[in-house]
Amino acid sequence: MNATARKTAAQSLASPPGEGELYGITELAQEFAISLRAIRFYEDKGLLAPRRINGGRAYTRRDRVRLGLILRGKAVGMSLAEIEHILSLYGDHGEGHAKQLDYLVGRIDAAMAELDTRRRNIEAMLGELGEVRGQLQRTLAAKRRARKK
Amino acid sequence: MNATARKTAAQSLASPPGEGELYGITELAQEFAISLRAIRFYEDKGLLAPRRINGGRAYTRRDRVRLGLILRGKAVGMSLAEIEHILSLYGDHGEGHAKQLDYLVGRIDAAMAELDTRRRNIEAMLGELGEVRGQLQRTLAAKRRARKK
DNA sequence: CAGGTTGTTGACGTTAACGTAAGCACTCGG
DNA sequence: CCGAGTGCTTACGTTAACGTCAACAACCTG
Repeated sequence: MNATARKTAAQSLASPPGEGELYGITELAQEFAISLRAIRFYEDKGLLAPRRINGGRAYTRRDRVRLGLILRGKAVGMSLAEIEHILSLYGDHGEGHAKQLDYLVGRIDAAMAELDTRRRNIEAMLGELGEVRGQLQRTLAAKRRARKK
Repeated sequence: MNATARKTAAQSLASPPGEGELYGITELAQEFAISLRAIRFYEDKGLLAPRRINGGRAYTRRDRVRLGLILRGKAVGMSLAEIEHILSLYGDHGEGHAKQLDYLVGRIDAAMAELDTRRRNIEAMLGELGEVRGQLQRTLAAKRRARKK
């Protein structure tokens, strides 16, 4: 599959039946500055499930968003397994029963609690680094004063 | 080295000459709920440098603090290499020249900026999860209304 | 002094998250 | 029709961060 194939596929339908733009793998790789291998790897792990067109992978906007979430999750320090859990919360669970929706809300709360813990840790580190910084600046100021300007 | 050895070592000196309490490796392992192997591993990587007493490792309060920082760094999603950088900022750089202190402040600023980015990412995820949660709760409320209570 | 606890040093195994390379298929421009 | 470009699969290599296991030493206790 190549760029032209995708282009014609998208252009041949003035009003596509439900899935707007499609993206190729290299396209996404460049946009997010990661390797093709990484994207395929995420697919292997079940984090992405692009459709196949002519043997090649075709990603929808939704896939693109998911990839963004994956990378943000990584940036936040989550494992792919954790990210998978988070992603599962983004599905089309419009058909679930009340029980299941409650369960989902619970999962989301748990995920949010974990993220909050992480944030607190970061804030603690920021605080401590700020203290070290302040201390350094004080000794620096003292040194400069000692030099009589 | 064992618990008693440490105990006697600490008790034999009413006013120890500069290094208060000492901790054994299992002690720290239990306190932080990690394995002995992990602690030794951090030492291998240069993140910890306990003194040796009778062949066994003896950790000071300072070592204990460093271990805490290591674990918090991990919880925040940092690699051991990154953590090592952060830890190097906590040293006794009271004897550095102004140039070096300036450099250190720069390093700290960089580290803080990175942490801040991470925090922002977390907040973004929290926001999105909150939205999903809200959406779910709305459909849940609708379902309950549909049941006429 | 036998046994248990606590510690030590290797050495090898494992999991996660990819990187790298080989070899083959399709498709397009010339 | 052919080479360049793009993509696919399969398989092996790599790095980080430990876990696990073996074999041994020091020490306290009964």
